[in-house]
Amino acid sequence: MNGQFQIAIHILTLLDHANGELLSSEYIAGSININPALVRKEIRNLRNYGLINSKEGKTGGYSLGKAPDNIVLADVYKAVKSHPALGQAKNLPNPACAVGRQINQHLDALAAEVDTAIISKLTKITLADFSQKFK
Amino acid sequence: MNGQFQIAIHILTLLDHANGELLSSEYIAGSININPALVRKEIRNLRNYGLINSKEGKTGGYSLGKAPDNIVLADVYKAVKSHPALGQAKNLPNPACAVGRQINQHLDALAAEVDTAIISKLTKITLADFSQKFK
DNA sequence: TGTACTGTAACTTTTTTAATTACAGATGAA
DNA sequence: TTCATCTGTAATTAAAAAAGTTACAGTACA
Repeated sequence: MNGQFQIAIHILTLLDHANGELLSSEYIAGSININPALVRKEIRNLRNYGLINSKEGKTGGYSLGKAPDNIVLADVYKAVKSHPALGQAKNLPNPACAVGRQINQHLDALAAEVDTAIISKLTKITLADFSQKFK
Repeated sequence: MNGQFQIAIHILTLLDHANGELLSSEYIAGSININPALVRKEIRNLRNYGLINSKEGKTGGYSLGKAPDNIVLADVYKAVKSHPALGQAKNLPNPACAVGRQINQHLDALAAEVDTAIISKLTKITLADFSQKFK
């Protein structure tokens, strides 16, 4: 996986600390040390999951979409996840081989089990729990 | 993460099915449908962890380094793992920001917890368990 | 001494991710 | 009204990572 999860958590933690006050993408980008456009792109996704509210215009900015003790880190994981955590092979195994013919289905099932374990773990941690460490 | 884990499991499953008979990198590559040199490269790593034996020379090839019910998938995961499953941000957060200053340490701790959960899950599954699905 | 393997390095290509730039649209204030 | 300051988004470029390729030395058996 890439650094999307970390970026997302960073954004959400900042928003929690802002206590409802709107933060701009530029401010957020300054804390993370990345490009503001990248922040907005990431936020677009998180907003689609209801985790962030945005306001346009001159006094616009971002705030949390839910109370921080109502957001679990699994929500964030699901929002940013594009591939199974175990990885994904890009080869096309040989169908003439007894193992090659069926392995992808078994590997996929295994990857799903692992993802379930991760989500189970991350369901027990709220954004409030995480964010509290900085207070 | 990438597809190394899948490749590794594929190799080990093939070796288990070979029942001690040596398989060549070319044969293995044929089943996975990748380059033989890539197979050898991956095997070099697995051999360092004692999971595979290799024999050089004309009648050379590969075999399992341990009994399949003595290999757990967590061994394989540890052998191929290069990054935490949650991913890793490459930015350097702003130390002038209360959140940015400490977030990496907390994110790292979180990533470690998740990895522990994965390993715990994969410790319960042996290569024999997995490989059996193909018999 | 030839053949068929492994071991490994160097290199190229492809894919993915991150960063950048640009600008339209929205909103509030002078 | 019109300017300033935001967000929203697309298009592009740059950088990094992964995968694939090629080549050849080293080893062991026949």
